[in-house]
Amino acid sequence: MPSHTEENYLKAIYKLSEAQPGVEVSTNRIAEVLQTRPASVTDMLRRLGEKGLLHYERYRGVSLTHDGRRVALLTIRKHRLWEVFLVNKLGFNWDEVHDVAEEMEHLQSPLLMRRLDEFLGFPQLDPHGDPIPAEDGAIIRPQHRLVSDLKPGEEGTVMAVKNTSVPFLQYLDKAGLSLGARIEVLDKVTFDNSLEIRINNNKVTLISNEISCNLFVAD
Amino acid sequence: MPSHTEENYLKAIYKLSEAQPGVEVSTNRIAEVLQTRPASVTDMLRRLGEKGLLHYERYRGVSLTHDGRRVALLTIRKHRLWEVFLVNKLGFNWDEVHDVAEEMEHLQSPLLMRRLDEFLGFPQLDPHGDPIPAEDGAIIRPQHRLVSDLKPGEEGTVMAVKNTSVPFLQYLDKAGLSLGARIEVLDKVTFDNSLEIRINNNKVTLISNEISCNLFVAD
DNA sequence: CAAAGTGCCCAGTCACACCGAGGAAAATTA
DNA sequence: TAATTTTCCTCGGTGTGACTGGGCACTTTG
Repeated sequence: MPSHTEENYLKAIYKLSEAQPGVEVSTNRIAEVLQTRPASVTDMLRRLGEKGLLHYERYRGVSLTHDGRRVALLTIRKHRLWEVFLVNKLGFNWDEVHDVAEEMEHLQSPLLMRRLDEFLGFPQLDPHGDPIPAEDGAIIRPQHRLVSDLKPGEEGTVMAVKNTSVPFLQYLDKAGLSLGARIEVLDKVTFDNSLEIRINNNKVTLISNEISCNLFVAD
Repeated sequence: MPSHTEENYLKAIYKLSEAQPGVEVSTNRIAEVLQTRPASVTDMLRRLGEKGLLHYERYRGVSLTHDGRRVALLTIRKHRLWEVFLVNKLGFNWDEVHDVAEEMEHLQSPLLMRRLDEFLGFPQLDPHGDPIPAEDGAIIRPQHRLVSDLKPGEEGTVMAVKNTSVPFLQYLDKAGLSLGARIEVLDKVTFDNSLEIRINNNKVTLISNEISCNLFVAD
C-alpha cells in the first residue's frame, strides 16, 4: 500500500514526465510542484526507488517503472472519477472539486472504484476534460490543441483546461468559456500574444496569453 | 483537525459510554476494542485530554467533553452516510460496507457531507438500522428491544443489528432475517436460551442466543 | 489491611516526512 | 579545456504520531 505522500509524489512525477516526454524528471522540478525542498525529494526518490516504483540513479533524473506508472495512473483515475461524482451527482461546480478529490483519491478500495465507475456510467473524461485512465492503466491521449496555438481565422470547441485553479475556472465560467463553448480566433496582438475571440458565434472578447495557454480546443 | 486515530479513539469511547450509560469508560476496555495496549491508550487519552476532547483524570476513567462528543458523532455520521451511499447507490451488500466506510469516515469536508446527505435524501438510518446523527450532533435514540428479551407469543419487526460482522450479516441474509422481516417467538429453550421463531408468518427456525442478542425489533 | 486488579509513567522504538549545510557531480560558459 | 554555475546528493538531524514493555502507584475487593 503506497502512503498518501508516495501517491502524491508518483502522480507529480507522472504528470511532469507527460508534460515533457523523453526528458527525465528533475529533483528541483518535483520539489517545486510539491512545494517542498530538494533534499526531501531526494529522500523520497531513494525510498520509491528501493520499492521498485521508479528508476533512480543519482544525478540522472528519474523515470517511473511499470509499477510506479501504474500507481500514478490509478491515483489519477481515482481523483478524476471522484471529480465526476462530485460534479455530476453531488452538484459541485467544477471549480470546487479539486481539493476534495485530492483527499478522496487516496481511498484504497479497488472494489469501490469499480462500482463507482459503473455508477457514473463509465465516464471517459473528468469535469475539466481530462481523460480517466482505465483500471489497467490504459489512458487515451486526447487530441487537443492549445488555444494559444490557433491562428486568426481558426476555430474550435473548448475541450479541456490545463489549469484547475479556482480563479481560472471562475473566470472561464464568467466569460462563457466552459467546456463545449465554440471559439473563433479573430485577431492576435503580437505584442503580448493576447487573442481577440468570438465565443459561440456571439460575443467578442479579448483573452490574455495566460488564458489561451491553459485552454484546449479540438475541431 | 483530528487525526484518523483520534477519530477512532473518540468513536470507540463514545460507543462504549453509550453501551453503559453512567459508567466511566476504562482504559483496558478501550485497549480491548481498539486492539492495542493499555499503555498506548493512556498516551492517547492524555493527548485528547490536553486538546479538550475528553475529561481525563488518572485512575478515574474517561468521559467525552462536548467537543469530543461532537467529533465522535460527526465521525459516526460520516461513517453511516457513506454506508447508505455504498448500499443504496453503488449496490454494495450490507455485509460489504463496513471496512470501506471505515476508511471514508475520515474524509474532512463538511460541504461534501452536506451535499452527500442531500443526494441520499437525508436518510435517518444506515443499512444496519442505526440512526444517523445530524450535522449538529443530534441523534435519535431508537426504541428497540433485543430479540433475546422477547417472550414466547411476542412478535416484532427486525429494525437493526448490533453486530455488523460479515458472517453475522450473511447468516441473517440466508435466514431471511434482513431489516423489515417479521418475527414471532414461538418458544424459548431455557437450557441455552435459543428461540424458536416464525419468520414472515412462514418458515419456522431455531436461532441461538448469540443471534437473538444481536438483533433488534420494534412492534 | 492485604492481595488482586487496573492503570499510569517512563523511556524507548519505529515509521514517515521534512530540512539545512556542505560538497560532489554535471552542465554551461568562456 | 578550464572556470563557473547549477544541480542535487549525502549527512546528520528535527518533529510528529503512534505504539510498547516494565515497574510502580493507585483502587477495589475480600
